[in-house]
Amino acid sequence: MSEKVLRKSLAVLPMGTVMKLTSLSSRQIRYYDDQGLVHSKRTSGNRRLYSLENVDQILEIHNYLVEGMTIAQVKRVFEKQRRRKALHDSNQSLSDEDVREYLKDDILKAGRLYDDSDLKQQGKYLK
DNA sequence: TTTCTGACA
DNA sequence: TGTCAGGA
Repeated sequence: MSEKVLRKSLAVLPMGTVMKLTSLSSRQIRYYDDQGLVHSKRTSGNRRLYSLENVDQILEIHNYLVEGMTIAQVKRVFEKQRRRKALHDSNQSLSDEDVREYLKDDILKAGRLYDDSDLKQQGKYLK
């Protein structure tokens, strides 16, 4: 693992910092955390600590939710990403099922981009 | 002061 | 999701 990835994985950001970085409420961040969508660490005093990688994930989760996905669906998307990465890391060949999953992801992504512009037209985007 | 959990609206 | 309580 490169040093760069290592730094991004370092959990050193407290709740207040993540709130500013994501412009989300602590309530929302804790909710994603409780749902197991992000894996924060804890200090000896039970305070949550997040990494820059976590911040990216949180923003991604929120985008999915804004686009109308449910928590369960976001979980599935993350699961696929995890499997995809594990597959890449182990450098295995692709099974037919893997190929189908890839295609499914691409279709989902295409649909997401379409919905994106749709939402923008409706003025639903705050940023 | 900041963050935590649980609970209610 | 916002917000309040009560504690660390």
